[in-house]
Amino acid sequence: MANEYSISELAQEFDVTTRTIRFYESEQLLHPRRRGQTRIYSDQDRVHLKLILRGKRLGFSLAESKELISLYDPGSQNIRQLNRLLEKIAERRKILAQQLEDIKVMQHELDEAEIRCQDALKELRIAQF
Amino acid sequence: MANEYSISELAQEFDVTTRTIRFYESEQLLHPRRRGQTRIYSDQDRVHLKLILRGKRLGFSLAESKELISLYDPGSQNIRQLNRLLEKIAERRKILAQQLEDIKVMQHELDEAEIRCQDALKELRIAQF
DNA sequence: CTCATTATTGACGTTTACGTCAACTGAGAA
DNA sequence: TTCTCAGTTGACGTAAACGTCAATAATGAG
Repeated sequence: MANEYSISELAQEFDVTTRTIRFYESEQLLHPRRRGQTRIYSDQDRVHLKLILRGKRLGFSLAESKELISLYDPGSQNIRQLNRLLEKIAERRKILAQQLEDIKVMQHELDEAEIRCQDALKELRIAQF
Repeated sequence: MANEYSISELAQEFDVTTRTIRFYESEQLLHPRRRGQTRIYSDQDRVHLKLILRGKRLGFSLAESKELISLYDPGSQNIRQLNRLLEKIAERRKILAQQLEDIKVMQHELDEAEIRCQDALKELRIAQF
């Protein structure tokens, strides 16, 4: 453990540009330490980047992914903040549940779309004679 | 069946602005007919809007939702186009599968985040004495 | 007829999430 | 030392997805 990564290593691994990674830092989603002025990324930074990108795949904004990261690191918070975190977790769950539902519906629709497509193809083949 | 809707009716029902609906039309995602210059939406238009918004909740771009609509209406296509549709359907399935996976992982992470949060709260309560 | 309501078409503004230079700075190879 | 490379900081550009007027038209109520 306790690995270190350069910005381009992370960029390669997750298939994003270094510009993107620096942008996330400017937006306070990442906080790499520095060696001189060069950024050094830890395993935790790497996990955070993973969270951001998973969020992206689900259509979350960077602001939302930032929240997700804060959920991930409760750290030393006060009671008020911890209760706020619990609320946010509940909100996230709702959104995920809706997305899950949306995905299922869409999968069904794809099934039907495929059938209609196959049927249309059959029709065309028959009409050929 | 064969219902008609005004732009504001749809806007209300789906909680979007009329501007948004007109924008979708300008982007060729909706094709309402006109009575004079006023837009009249059919049940099919309504379904298309539903598809767009479901796509949005899953982070799809409007261009992607436009594809989704074309999947929905195979219409009178030629064999080449139908096969292209089948490819698109397969691509969509892959993306949905990835999203499903992402959601599951995230749900797990939320479970753990909640536990950490509860634990931190317990600590604080104990420390009060 | 007049007014309020709902609609329309531009046109420009805005936010998000980066892309794309440009100019500069070490660090190591030849 | 010179060159190359990866990295850095601005600064400006851009595409997507609308928001926000402004000016105008049609339509039903009183």
